[in-house]
Amino acid sequence: MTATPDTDTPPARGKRPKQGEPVIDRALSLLAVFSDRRRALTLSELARHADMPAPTALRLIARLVAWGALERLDDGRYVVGVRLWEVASLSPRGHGVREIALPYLEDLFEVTRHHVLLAVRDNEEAVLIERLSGKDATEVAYRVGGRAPLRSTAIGLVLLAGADQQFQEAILKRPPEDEPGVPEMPEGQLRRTLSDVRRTGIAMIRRTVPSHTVSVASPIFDAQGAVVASLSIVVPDGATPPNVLAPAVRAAARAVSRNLGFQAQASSGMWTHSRR
Amino acid sequence: MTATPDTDTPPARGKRPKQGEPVIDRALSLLAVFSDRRRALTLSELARHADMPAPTALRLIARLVAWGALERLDDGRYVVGVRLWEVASLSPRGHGVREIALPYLEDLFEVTRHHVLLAVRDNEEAVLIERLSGKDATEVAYRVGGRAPLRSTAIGLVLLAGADQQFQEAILKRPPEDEPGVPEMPEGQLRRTLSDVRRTGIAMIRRTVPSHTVSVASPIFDAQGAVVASLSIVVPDGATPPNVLAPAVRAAARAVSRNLGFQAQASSGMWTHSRR
DNA sequence: AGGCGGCTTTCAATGGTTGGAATGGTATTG
DNA sequence: CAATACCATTCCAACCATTGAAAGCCGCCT
Repeated sequence: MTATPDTDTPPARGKRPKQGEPVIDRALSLLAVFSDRRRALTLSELARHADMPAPTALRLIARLVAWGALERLDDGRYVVGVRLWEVASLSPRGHGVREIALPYLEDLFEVTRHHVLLAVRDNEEAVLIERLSGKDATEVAYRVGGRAPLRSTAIGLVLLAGADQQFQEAILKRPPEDEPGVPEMPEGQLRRTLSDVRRTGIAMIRRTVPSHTVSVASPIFDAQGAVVASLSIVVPDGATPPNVLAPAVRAAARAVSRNLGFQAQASSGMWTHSRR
Repeated sequence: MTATPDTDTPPARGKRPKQGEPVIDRALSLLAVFSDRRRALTLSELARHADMPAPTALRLIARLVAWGALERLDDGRYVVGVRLWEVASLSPRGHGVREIALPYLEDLFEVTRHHVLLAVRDNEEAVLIERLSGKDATEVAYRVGGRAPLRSTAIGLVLLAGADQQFQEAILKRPPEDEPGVPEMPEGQLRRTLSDVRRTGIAMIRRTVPSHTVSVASPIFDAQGAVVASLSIVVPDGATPPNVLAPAVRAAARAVSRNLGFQAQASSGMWTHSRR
């Protein structure tokens, strides 16, 4: 061991493969490793998925744990910590809307006894902020904190319809990716649908996977009239006719909007556009 | 040691006042600036509260924004981002318990129509994980994501009673800080109370501030029999007698425990202790 | 006009950061 | 029981991301 490494290879001593990334980015990439499927991870798993040497990962993780962003379990694995959750609960578009909307979601839930969903848009997807579900409601694909596509869900269509023009165009241009259980929509039809959503304040979609359901969604506006969130219910297909549900959903969404300082305009056809 | 022994004249071009803190700690201290009262902050506010020069803060914040931990508003201020909220929603002790408990909380809420609370312990405080409240329920002091004391709330007493011995002793030793609206409890009485909580599975507290209320709380156990959370309801004093509420709360808490894999023991007097 | 506060960019010095190597530990296999 | 494999942790010297004073901008108030 004390023997010199007899390297003929000249300098060779150090090649820094991928040094040079900002520390914060690395730390954040560690957080990003966690997902629905990966809620508790070992050091080496974290290091592997975040693509960095174990010692580096360990050092970073140690700091995160010290602060409370991560917590260490008895078995040595790491999970996301309560402290991080606490800070995150201050997110206006996360718990913020939720806090205001929750009572109305509850009302709606009590009437329908089926899934009630609340989502905001983040980039090209909808992020589920809240979901109320009875213990025996129909199976639903998305969980709180999870993401859903904009084009093929009612809750997503509402968000898309309320996004700024430029963003909508970018999405519309994209070729429709086929999602199982939802009828594919070409650009033309999608345009018409979005326009309808804006006019009626309602989006509706039928799915067959994972179960036969009907979703009805309606937009939530802030004081500036921008669409900040989307409220939806999901019921088994064939139960209550959608046209009965729509008014209830719209009413609930409006109630939340009013609480956010939104003043209903005379012309319902004019949405101001979200600024994000 | 590598430092040369005091070179007589360090040209002293720069004096680095407080350089030397790990980058991550600084970034996290930026996140920690956000609070219930400070949900949207300017760069200089962040820099000031996190105690670092503006350029440094700006650089760190830029990274956080790029990742989505923070978001920038139109007016230039920063808020906690949805992406962070998303990761945080994977926290087992945050949204984890919540997800499992929510349906039962809803049941309880529907019966009582008053506040239903769910909390876990973080260090020396209870962190509110969930709160269901009617639009017209009585005023309550704590918000989701906020913290409550262990000694002077029903929900906190349950968590304290379920904590490990060593921790309990540390808390018991501490002189009772007086909270307004709650009868002060000396060490002896507190000990007795905690023992009662363990025996009966119920904690109860009356408050007069911010309003006259009665709180009834009960522990939630995990598969190992440790107290991982606490479930509570808060009702106006004088409405329903607490001894009527207690069974409902206990039943709901037990239902959640069972869902976490807890097997009720023959002897109810024996709690295994939390490992954290 | 001038002053002021906040935001942003620049840049050279430097100390925190880095990762290969080595160590100790534990579970799995031959 | 040795051999193997994997994981977690400590060490350390080279090095590059990080740092913050300084200066430039912009908007705002007086």
